[in-house]
Amino acid sequence: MMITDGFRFEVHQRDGRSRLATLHTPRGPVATPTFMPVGTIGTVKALSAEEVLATDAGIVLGNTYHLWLRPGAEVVRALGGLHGFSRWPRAMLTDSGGFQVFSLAKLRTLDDDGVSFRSHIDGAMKRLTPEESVRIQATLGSDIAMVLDECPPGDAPRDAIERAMRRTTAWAARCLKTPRGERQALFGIVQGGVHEDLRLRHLEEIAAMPFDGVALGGLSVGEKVEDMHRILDAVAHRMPEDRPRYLMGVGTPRDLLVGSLAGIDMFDCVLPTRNARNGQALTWTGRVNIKQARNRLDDGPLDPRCDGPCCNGQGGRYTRGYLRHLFLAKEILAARVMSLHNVHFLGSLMKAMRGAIAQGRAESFVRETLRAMREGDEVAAPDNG
RNA sequence: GUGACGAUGGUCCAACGGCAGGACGCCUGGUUGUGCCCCAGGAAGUGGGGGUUCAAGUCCCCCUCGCCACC
Repeated sequence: MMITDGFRFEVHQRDGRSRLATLHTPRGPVATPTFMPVGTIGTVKALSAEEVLATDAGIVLGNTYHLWLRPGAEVVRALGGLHGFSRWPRAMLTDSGGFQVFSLAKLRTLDDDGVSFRSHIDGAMKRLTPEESVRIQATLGSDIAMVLDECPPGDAPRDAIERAMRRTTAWAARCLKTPRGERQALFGIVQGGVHEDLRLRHLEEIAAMPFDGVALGGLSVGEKVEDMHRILDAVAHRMPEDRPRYLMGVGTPRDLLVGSLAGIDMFDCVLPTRNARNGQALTWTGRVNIKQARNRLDDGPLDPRCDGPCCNGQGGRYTRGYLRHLFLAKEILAARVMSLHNVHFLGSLMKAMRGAIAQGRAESFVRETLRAMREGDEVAAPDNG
């Protein structure tokens, strides 16, 4: 079920709390659980749209805040909307700017009506409200818009989190009342920090509203990973069954698996692209720091188990020794190959997770994969399915 | 040959006669709704020999090497 025309969420199979589903969008189906690469300003950094397509990504994320400031939503619309602008033919989700309200804390003043802040680009004063965020996202032309929310930091006191919840609920209602694009879905966002009671209370409020999907926000914002897993274990399976569940800003291979096991359908994170640019590759046997001296003469691929174009391409693999050389020499190709690998890897990881759910062995797949990655195996086991 | 100047981690440079620092490079980590091509930590040094001094990278002498100028 989904509310907006052109969208449909179809759960095919369940295994414990995890779900194998299809998110049908006006721009094609997306198999879930899925990972959405982040393309903040209209590009998944370092990669062409063709390359991202080849990683099997069904949906990518763009950012309202950044595109609004530069080049401006009207420019994007004039150049074909976000899809034509960036030459991305598949589904696209836009973040609302809520996270930037949090990450730009030093430059902002927040009130019940909205947020005022200085542009990080030219210092100009700007104002963002729930209505304005929806209008901008409508102009950008994304397939899925997010409500403007208040996202407190991981160490915020309980009363600050409760205030953020009240504000996020009020803003959610205002977003729903604001006209958006034709066939543009809108997702609500649940706050509540690492407090289970607050999470459940806010989930109830947001789930009661006619959103096409529900997201968990305010996680992966500095809290302990165990706290995030605890909240996932307590909250994810209580999110609406018939709508997509989106865990914002996550994450590591381990968090994607743990989240999928807890019942999450969608993830996004800068980690594969950012870490790639900083020399870290994600592999089936754990993280690889390509900068390490041990890779100097290594003629093996980043990941022997990977079937991607970097490890097993037509022209042969990129060796670790070559990638280390490119990285240390600050060659652009290092960032490109590492990014392509990491995005492809997370795509493969989610594909394998979907396969495991289909076979009813999600939990053992996660346990074995985490062990091979040496990422720990304290999987949040479902207590009642 | 004569004279001037110089010699400090791998490299390029700092340091009043008073705890030898920095940049780059190197090594090791980190990065979770992108203000991140970034951040943190670490290893590594006074050309050689004598002298003055409580104390010398620093002042004096000799050697070696470099560099410049002039025969």
